[in-house]
Amino acid sequence: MKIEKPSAPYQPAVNPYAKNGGGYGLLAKLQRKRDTNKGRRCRKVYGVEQRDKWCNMCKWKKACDRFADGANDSEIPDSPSPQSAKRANKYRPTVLPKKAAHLPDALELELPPPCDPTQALEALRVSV
DNA sequence: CCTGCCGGGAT
DNA sequence: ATCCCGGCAGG
Ligand SMILES: [Zn+2]
Repeated sequence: MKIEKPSAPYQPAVNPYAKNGGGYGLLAKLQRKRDTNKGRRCRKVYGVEQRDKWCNMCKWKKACDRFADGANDSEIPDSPSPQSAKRANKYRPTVLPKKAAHLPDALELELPPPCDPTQALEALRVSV
């Protein structure tokens, strides 16, 4: 609760309009260290297909405020579950569909009768 | 190859 | 004020 600012969700420290003499962007951009929050989630968790679910920042490619560091308590209660999933397969072409592993029901479980006594016998007979 | 962030641009 | 992309850099 209290983590959204309907009035002005976008409140960057430096307003693009207030780009006062700062103008240090270039240097900062070339000097600053990327990966401020090592491995964002909005984009990977939801995916470009669900961009609406990202936080406004991620939506506009800004600094993810959802995982903003420095934060302190009240941070998204992550589930420290041992998700071995991780990057099983090297990189992911954008939020893979994560499809359901497999269907519990035998949707297309074909089991042809490879053991047919009649046929086997016939084959044997023919062979012999 | 991929992601994230900033600035700048568009509405 | 709100929304988005281009481009840069690191792993
Ligand atoms: Zn985010």
